[in-house]
Amino acid sequence: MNPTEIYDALSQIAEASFDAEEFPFSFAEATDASQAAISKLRNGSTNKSDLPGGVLFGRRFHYAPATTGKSDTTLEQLRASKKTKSSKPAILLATDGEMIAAEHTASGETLHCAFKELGDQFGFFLPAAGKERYRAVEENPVDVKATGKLAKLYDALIRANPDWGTDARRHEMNQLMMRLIFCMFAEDVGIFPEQQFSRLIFTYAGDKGEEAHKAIIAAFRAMNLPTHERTGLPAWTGELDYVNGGLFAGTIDAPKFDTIAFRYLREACGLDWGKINPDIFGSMIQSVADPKQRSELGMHYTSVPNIMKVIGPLFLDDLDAEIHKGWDRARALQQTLGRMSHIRVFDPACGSGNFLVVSYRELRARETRIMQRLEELDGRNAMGTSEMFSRIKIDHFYGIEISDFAAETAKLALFIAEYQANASFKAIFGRCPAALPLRDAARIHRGNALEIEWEAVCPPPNNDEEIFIAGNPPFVGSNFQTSEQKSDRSELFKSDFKSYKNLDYVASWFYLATLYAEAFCRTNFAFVSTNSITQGRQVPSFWPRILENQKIRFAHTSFQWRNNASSNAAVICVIIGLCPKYISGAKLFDGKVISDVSSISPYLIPIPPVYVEGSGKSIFGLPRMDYGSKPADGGNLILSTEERDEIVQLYPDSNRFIRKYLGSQEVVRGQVRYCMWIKDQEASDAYQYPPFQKRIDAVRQFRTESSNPVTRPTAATPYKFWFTGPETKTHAILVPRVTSERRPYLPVERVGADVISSDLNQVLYDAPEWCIALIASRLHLVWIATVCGKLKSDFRYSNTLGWNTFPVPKFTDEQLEALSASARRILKCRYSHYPKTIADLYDPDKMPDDLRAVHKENDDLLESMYIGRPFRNDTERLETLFKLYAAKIKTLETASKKKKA
DNA sequence: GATCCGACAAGCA
DNA sequence: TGCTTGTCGGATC
Repeated sequence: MNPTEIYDALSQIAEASFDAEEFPFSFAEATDASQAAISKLRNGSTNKSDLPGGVLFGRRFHYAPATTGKSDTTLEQLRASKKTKSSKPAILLATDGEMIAAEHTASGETLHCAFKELGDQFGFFLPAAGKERYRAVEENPVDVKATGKLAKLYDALIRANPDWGTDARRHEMNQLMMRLIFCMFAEDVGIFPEQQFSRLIFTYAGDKGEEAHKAIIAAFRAMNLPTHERTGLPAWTGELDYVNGGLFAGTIDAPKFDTIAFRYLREACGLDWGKINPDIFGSMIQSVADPKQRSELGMHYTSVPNIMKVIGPLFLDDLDAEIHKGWDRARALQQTLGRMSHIRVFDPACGSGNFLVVSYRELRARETRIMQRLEELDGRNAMGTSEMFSRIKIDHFYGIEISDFAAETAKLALFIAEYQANASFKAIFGRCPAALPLRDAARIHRGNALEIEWEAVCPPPNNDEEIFIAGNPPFVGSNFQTSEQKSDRSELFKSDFKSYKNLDYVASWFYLATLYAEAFCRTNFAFVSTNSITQGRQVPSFWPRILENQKIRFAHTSFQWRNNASSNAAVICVIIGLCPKYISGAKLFDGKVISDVSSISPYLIPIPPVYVEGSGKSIFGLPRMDYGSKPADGGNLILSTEERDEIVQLYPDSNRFIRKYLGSQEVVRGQVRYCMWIKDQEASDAYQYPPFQKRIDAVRQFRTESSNPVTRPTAATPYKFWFTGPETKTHAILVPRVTSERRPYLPVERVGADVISSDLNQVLYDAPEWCIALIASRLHLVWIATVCGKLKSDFRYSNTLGWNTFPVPKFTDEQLEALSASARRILKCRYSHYPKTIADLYDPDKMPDDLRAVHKENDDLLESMYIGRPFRNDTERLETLFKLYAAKIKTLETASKKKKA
């Protein structure tokens, strides 16, 4: 059962009248217990409760009925129960039918709510169904807009010094900004003494900033030199620390500050950089320094909660478990410290280093915790802990980044992370190596991750080492890639993947990581990705090769991309983590819920991998479903009602070339458009009408100018659609190709032969009515939602992937007749609500009861034809469908082998 | 010849 | 200015 189903089941219990004896069993059923387990519980053989009327169901829950108003007291009894202590149920639950008192035993968290809210509180009860709850790390409210101040400084400097805006000096300009930001950050977080940098600069910059550039140059030069080598620099620079680390190496120059730029510099220094979240520090600088990215302002940086969703299950959670287990044993903790010092993290699309910074910070935090514990366990000087300092080095962090500036920023961000970690170490242990000068640096390599050998950047692990590859590589849909991106991939994918050109750009990172993990053991990896690689045609083309030696160890199902940037990228993401195949178990994160499952399929559902491949015709013998007629006309063959009326009024005869035209929006919202529909032999007749002539000429021009080599030849027949489906004889059944995910059933409509359906619908021409009963079923929606692609998260209907693969049993004639009758009932019920449209009728909040009822009837009828009864839930629906599909594929394969033999 | 897709795009409040 | 919802035609097999 999935959480929605648990929610539904609990809501039903909450609405029904309360029966203290029956409640624990319906609660067990609602939280996914099998019928067999419930009947054993009911006859007492597995009920271990030691409380009157109580039911203790294994590790799931311990329930006891309460007298009116005494739920809380009963909960205390449950807590005190010996059987609770020995059986360790996940949930304690007491209720008098009015109020609920419950406790989550692992965390000690309690819940007190009205009985009626049982359904709404389903999240609390998920542990009773064997599902953990997932809590996302809350994101610090970071003011990305502070970047605006830096941007203004940047712009003002360019305005005052136009030559600094040229390509030749852009790198210097960027460097200047980065160094300034480093200094402002450093003085606010205590790397430099209190306000040291800005105090000196503003003292020696002159009243209006006329000397600011000189002061900055002097300060930067000083920071690049050990104190005793600073000859020829103003005496005041002696106060500044030697920073090194490459940050102040190379040419040092600064543009002149006019009064405006100087004011912005003051404002920027005035910001409290200590409050800026260093995790996204890099992304901020990047968006300031790169005017091209200004409009996106950090649109694609990964938020800390999302980074945690990747690196948590990838390695931090394991470490936490290990630390927890060894908490009382110094030896075990020492071992964990050793393990951590051999962990290396590699982000092959590191941008400004967010993943590396957060990974570093989290590792350091755990290390500190362990060392504190070691001191507690063994006293201050035992086991040499007083000598100990961090063994997690920033040169264990590797990255590849294509932009030079971002790569530099990543190094800087890691320096800062190191400073901060050392500072908090010092606060706890009172010791710390000297902060300055900077020593080792992160291994950030500038270049194209798809061209560089990864093992040259991040060398293969030796015996003690573990490598974790993580990141958020760029997503580019196959149709949106540049020719360079395409060629990056062709070399890579040619041999191992069929139809590799349909894969998203992000697939390349998964593949290279797979190759790395196959070559070197002790390598696990996880990436944020667009959800499209887990859907539709990409699944059968991409995943079979990836999963040859790896398995999906954890996955977060689709979630909307979000970060603190002012405008967010519109994309739905998933996170997928892989490990070698021999490791057992997997974790599936779905919204707030974690489930431990035995395997995760590339569709990110908890079943073993089955790949649904598109098919040219139905493998279960369903009628042929076609693609609608596609204009590709620049809009010129399509007429609104007004345009049509106007033409017909002027030229009544021309009406014979005009047909009704329905796309998916027209079907769903009950609208009408019209189109020109001209057969080859009528082309010259139609061309006589001036409005048609104008439009046909426009189509010719549009197609001639198309970048698509397939479209250009169709400029020769500009009077007709780019692609036309077969002629309709009696009627057509239309299925919109894209439809809102909110609707409980897929929209499907029956229209007469006079209608032309656009390519935005799939069409069954002159097909039997029972097809409507199939398409309008819950069963079909569940299949389509799983195996077809999506537009973001909305359903996308495909004939090859969805209809032609949809598993059906062999129907008898009587069954088909019953389904046809059911289809007619649905249509009739819809018509009774005229003029309500499909969009109105299938709005989940407004769906009329009678329509719901006929759909339920249709579902029950169809599902009984599969298993002799309705399915219990969507999980069961999918399991059955995938089994039928897999079995069919197997028989087809055997048959074709036999044929060959 | 026939699709499947979109770090979206457009339309409404 | 957020939220909902599916156009349109290129690129690919």
